[in-house]
Amino acid sequence: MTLARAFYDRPTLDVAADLIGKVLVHRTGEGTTAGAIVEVEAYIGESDPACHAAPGLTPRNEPLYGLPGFAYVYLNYGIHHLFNVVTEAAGRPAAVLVRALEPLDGVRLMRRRRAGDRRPGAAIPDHELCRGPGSLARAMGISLADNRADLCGPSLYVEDRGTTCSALAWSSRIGIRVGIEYQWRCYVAGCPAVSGTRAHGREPKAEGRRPVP
DNA sequence: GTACAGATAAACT
DNA sequence: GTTTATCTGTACA
Repeated sequence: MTLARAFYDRPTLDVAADLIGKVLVHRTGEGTTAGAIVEVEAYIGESDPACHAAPGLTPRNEPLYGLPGFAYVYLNYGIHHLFNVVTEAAGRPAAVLVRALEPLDGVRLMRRRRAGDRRPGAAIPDHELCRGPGSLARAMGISLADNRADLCGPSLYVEDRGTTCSALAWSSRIGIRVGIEYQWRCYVAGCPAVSGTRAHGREPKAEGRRPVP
């Protein structure tokens, strides 16, 4: 069942925690891909220096100020698309960055989209297809065209398949230079599809319970 | 284990 | 015109 707008119209940390275990689905002309969300980060308000809303309203970050339940997609480092879910009421800029999925449907299509990322012949394990926000967007076929997409619409949405997650962990967010004092990254502990652990050794030390802002 | 290229939009001077 | 940015794969020691 697709999550309703009310799901996103709540405190961002609540939405982040509740998104873990939900299933992100993208229907395109190429086919449908879907995966269970295993890692997210919260970006909350103009007072959060790592949030794109920190400089105030701009044409780029305008979706953050809009209605909850819409997509905020942007190009990072000129190369990677990053997919965010807008949360909280209009006028309150906040979002959840989806960082990693455990692939469920359309694994062949994901692998085809990722082909060329690596040397030809090197097979990508399932749990690496959507590990990391840039890889996730590529495997799911998410691009700037999906910016401002309504997640309560028919093609890009999050659904609840009734799966529950144990072992939720919180840590500092990855890849940012400011705002590292907030432990607003939420992930499934021990899940191989979660980014940050293996390749680059930048797993944040702090691992704890849900933070109280 | 660390270093670095890659390639672009948007904010800033 | 310049700088930066929610990153990833590859190349090295």
